[in-house]
Order: sequence, then C-alpha cells, then structure tokens
Amino acid sequence: MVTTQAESVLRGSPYRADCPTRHILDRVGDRWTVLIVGALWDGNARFSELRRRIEGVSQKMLTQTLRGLERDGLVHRTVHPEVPVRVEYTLTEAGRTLREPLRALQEWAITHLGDVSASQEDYDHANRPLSDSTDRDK
Amino acid sequence: MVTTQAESVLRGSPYRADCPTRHILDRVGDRWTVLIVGALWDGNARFSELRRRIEGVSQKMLTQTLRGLERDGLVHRTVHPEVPVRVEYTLTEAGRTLREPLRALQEWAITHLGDVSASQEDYDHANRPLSDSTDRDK
DNA sequence: CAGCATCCTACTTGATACTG
DNA sequence: CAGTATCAAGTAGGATGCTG
Repeated sequence: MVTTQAESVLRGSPYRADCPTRHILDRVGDRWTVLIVGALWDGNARFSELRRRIEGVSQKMLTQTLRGLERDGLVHRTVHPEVPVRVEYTLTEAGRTLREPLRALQEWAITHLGDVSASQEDYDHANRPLSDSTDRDK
Repeated sequence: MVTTQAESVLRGSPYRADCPTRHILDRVGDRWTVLIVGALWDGNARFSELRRRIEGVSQKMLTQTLRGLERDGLVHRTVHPEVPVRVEYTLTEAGRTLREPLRALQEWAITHLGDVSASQEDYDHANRPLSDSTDRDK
C-alpha cells in the first residue's frame, strides 16, 4: 500500500488489484451495460421499451443494471407521476461520452467476428476435444 | 431460429440474443482479457511473468483466459521445449488491433473515474441504505 | 407500468494437489 | 516452469409473486 496512487492511476495501474479503473471496466464489460447504452443511443426510452429492445434481458437484470448506471451517473432516470407510472431513461452527459469507446469496441467486434470464429474452429479442430481415437468430424 | 443471421450481424443486432457479437463483448468485457492484452501491450511475456504483472489473477484464470484468447486468435502461444519449459505469449495481428479500442476504453475510465465516484457518493447519500432514522454518517 | 423481494439454480472463481 | 484436475464456495442470474 505504499504505491504512488496518483501516478499509478495514470498508466498501467489496472494491474494493481486495488486500482479503481477495474470497477469501471467491470461496469463497462457488463453485457447489459453495453446494450443499454446502445439502446439509449439516440434519445430516451421507457423501461418496458428497453426491455423489448434488448432481447433476452430479464426484468431484474434490466432494473439492476439501470440502477448501477444511474448510480454511476451515466444514465438519468425520470419518473412521470401519471396514472400508470411512466419512467424514462436517458444518457447523461457522461453517459454520452461513453458511446464513442463502446461504439469503437462494437465496431471491432463486428469487423473481427469472422476471424475469431474461424480461429475458434481451427483451434477446436486441432485440439480434439474428448472424442475417441476415430477421426470422425462432429 | 428463423432469424436472418447474415443481416443481423451487420447492424444493431446485439439486441437479438443470438447475435454473435455478444460473444465478442463477453470476451472483451472479461476483466482478465483487458488486463492481459494490456500486459502484452509492448511485446511478449512468459506465463509467470504475466502472473506477476497482473496482480490478483489466479493461475487458473490466467491459463483459462489465455486459452480463450488463443482460441479466438488474439494471442499466440509459443512453447520452447527447454529444460524447464518456457512459454511465451504474444498478441497476434488481430490481438494488436484490439489494443486501440481497449486503450480508448481505459482512457475513458481514467478520465471519468472522478465523476463516477462522485456520482456514486451522491447516489448512496440520497438513497440512504438501511440505516435507522438517525442521520449518522457511516 | 415499473419495480421490489424471495427463492433457487448454474456458472464462475479460488484453493489445493498433482504432472510433463 | 507451466500447466491440468478436482473440489468447495461465492455470486450472477432467472422465475415467480406482490405492490404503488
């Protein structure tokens, strides 16, 4: 704990277990975070709207992730006290700045999807799983 | 399973549960992946070297993540059959292209760390956890 | 509608022991 | 040194039922 935190924050510090950037990466790395930011890309959306847009997200995870994003100041939550409650979510200023790096990442993913899949097949083919000695293709 | 995969790969598809970009995001979002790529930033490293650089990673997780990265074609593994075996890891061409988006992300994290922490404190202060009515600061 | 609380499973991770 | 194998434990996440 004698490490120079101030300096360590600026460079390769995430290797230190206590580095706070890890928390950020955890949040960003979260599957739903990325998708939610994407779903709020161009404007606001209500809860049920997000739920519909993001296929496969459970109500629990959506709520949970949104709360986390709100806590981190990346998403703003507005409650309209109407008869059936209406809640709208928007990206905050900070949240909008996150779109860029995430977009870059997604773009990378799309670009390299093919290569990765191909590599995986090669790998799986080379390192035969647990099949018996007969060389049958799966 | 009647969805048009080909098309869905090209745009906002990650919202579809079956979209393969999710797998990529899972990999990228992985805590250790980011750190390993960072550790291999400028050159190669041996197993034990990585283990030392990346504080907090268990031998199992390191192996596992490296295997995953190798399978995805992002990291290359070279075994030197010397007396005490020596294994070196390097980023592949594809792996190197990943550095940029990851660097952007890390930069974002560093830049916004303060804001996020501040926001978290505000949030936690506003939404008092489960303390009793007395307003004692924890 | 939007969300909270509870239960319960399944995957992830760590610790430990052993090997080429 | 660089792993593999195994087991125990923690946690994320889904399903369900209830509420302002």
